[in-house]
Amino acid sequence: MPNDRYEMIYDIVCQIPRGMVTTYGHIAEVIGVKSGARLVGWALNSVAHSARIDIPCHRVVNRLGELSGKMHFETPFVMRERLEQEGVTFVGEAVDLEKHLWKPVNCELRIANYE
DNA sequence: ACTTTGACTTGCA
DNA sequence: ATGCAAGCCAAAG
Repeated sequence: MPNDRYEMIYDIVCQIPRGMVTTYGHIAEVIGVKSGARLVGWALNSVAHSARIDIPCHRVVNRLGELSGKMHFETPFVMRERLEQEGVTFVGEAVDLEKHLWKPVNCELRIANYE
């Protein structure tokens, strides 16, 4: 079957708890394309263009915690403001990943890695 | 159909 | 520490 990577990406992003963030790389890893972080960005871009506000794409940051996609929002400020509203703390221009990094967990993947 | 680029990440120089 | 190149998938020109 064709890889519905976008569906998976959307699903994962929707699962990000409030006040948490994740990175493109982690999402990509969960959906199977370990080095396909770009694809995640593309998916979110499509989402943004399709007005899929259901998906909290503002909780997805790059591996440094920087809001790489902030400029793709209505305004470059709304992203950070939303995160701050949810209780996310920032260190300079980046999210405090030490406190708010959420690792997406695929059920099947969890079974595979289960010890 | 081929080339270029993009909200990324990693590695080597 | 900074900079360039490669790798990955999909979409647009």
